[in-house]
Amino acid sequence: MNDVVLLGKALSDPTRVRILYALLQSDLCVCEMVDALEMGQSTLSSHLQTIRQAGVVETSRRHKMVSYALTAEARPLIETIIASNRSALEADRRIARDQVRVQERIQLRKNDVCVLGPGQLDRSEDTKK
Amino acid sequence: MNDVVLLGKALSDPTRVRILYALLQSDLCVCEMVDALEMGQSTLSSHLQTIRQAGVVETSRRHKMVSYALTAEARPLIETIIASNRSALEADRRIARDQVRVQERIQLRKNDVCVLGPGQLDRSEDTKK
DNA sequence: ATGTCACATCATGATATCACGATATGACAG
DNA sequence: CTGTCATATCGTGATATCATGATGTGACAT
Repeated sequence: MNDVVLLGKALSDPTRVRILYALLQSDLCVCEMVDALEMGQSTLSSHLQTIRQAGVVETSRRHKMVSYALTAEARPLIETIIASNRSALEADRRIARDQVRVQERIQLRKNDVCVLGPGQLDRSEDTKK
Repeated sequence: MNDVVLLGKALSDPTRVRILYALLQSDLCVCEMVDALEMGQSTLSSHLQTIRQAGVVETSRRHKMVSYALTAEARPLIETIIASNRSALEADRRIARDQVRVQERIQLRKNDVCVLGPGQLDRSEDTKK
């Protein structure tokens, strides 16, 4: 029961769906997500705790960075749920933008490892244009 | 995006999970759910609107009663999510009790149709004993 | 057309969740 | 053992969600 409710909470906020969609592309450390998803570090961190409590993601430390990844148990279910709404998600401008920025940020890795810390990508001031 | 968030909201509350689990057993009208799940009619109704907005359930009228059913599109996904947590759900005492009471309430139908209105089952005062 | 009854919606107060800035933690470097 | 830096947690005010009782609505019977 509670597991289902926690999974629901993990999915019930647009910011968290963005995070999960990004993690479907690649494992990411917090600083990479801060840059790619353009949200405050504390905001991001608290959402990460929420989806971690749901057992959807797990963490691993590498030097100073903490990397987040979908858990092996949750990944298939998340993929199924996302897949059943793929078209709606791909049509979302915010999601599309996230995808691009995640790729940009991953390009800055050395040997597939994030070494740079936050603040590496342009934080374009307004998305209105 | 928003579809996923709405699905998440549908799953993110224990009361709604109980409702969905009950509807997995059988289509049910509101008065049957009021009796079986032992919750206030207005409380139930507002949760039903929440999961309806998510496209998870749909309604049909029969005489005075409104019957709720999982939609054909959402049912497989809900079954998958529930199935991946079946053991935890079956272990939940509230869910187990709901299952029994749903069956009891369904027994009161005539020709597989609810004809009785709410208040047909004992609303046992405390579950503490 | 009027009353009845199942269901929906509204109003309200209590609680939870959100974003954000400030502060704490903890692993590593020097 | 001290400073630094990535991340976590805390504090706060704004907003959303919850349960509940009161009221509204709409389909049917008479």
